[in-house]
Amino acid sequence: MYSPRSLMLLPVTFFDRDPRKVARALLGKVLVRKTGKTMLAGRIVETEAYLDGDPAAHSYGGRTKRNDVLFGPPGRSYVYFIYGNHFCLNVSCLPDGVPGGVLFRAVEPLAGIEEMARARGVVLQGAGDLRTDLQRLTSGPGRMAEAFGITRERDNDKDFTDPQSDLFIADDGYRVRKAVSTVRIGITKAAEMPFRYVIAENAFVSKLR
DNA sequence: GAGGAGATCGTCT
DNA sequence: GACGATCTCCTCT
Repeated sequence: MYSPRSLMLLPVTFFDRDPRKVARALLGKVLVRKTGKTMLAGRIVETEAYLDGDPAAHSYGGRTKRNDVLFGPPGRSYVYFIYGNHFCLNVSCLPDGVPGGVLFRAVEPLAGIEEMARARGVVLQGAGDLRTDLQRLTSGPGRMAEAFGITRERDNDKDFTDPQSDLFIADDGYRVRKAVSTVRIGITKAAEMPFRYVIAENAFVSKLR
């Protein structure tokens, strides 16, 4: 069972900088969702950066009702619906007025695993397939959003740096040994830019390349 | 185990 | 009216 000695909330300044730096720095941090009596927690193992002036970013076409959070203050949650099926979770970066964000692509489940499995409609198998099941639980933007019960209606524009928030990001002291950057996934514009960050040799990244 | 197509709907043109 | 920062299932090898 996951029992961290201490969870240090990340400050707003952590997010008030280049999304590439934020994306890299977020690796190894812990995404936490507090529900009624249980706590869902996952170690961030895969992120993608979306920059100001980035053709692949949702903010590229200008500020709209949908992408408004990306243009707002740093450290807020940006949730969008995609392909008629999935929600994806981001955090806004850069100062108020400047668009930028980081997409959470995968986490390693730490706490509330049964809750996550329920949210995903998955039945965890016995010892034999447990490892495989865990990997499928949160490895991918749509999967982890579903596991954490993220919806746009409920979770868009929440403050990740507010201790009162039921959705926040913390540092539990874990240190990443090796991080790698690769090209981003699932996009067509500016697809060649190496703004995807993963923890090297971690089994919970969404796709090995 | 790799590859392809369908699902399904909010958002912007 | 087109398309998308994805996932799952099905088929073929």
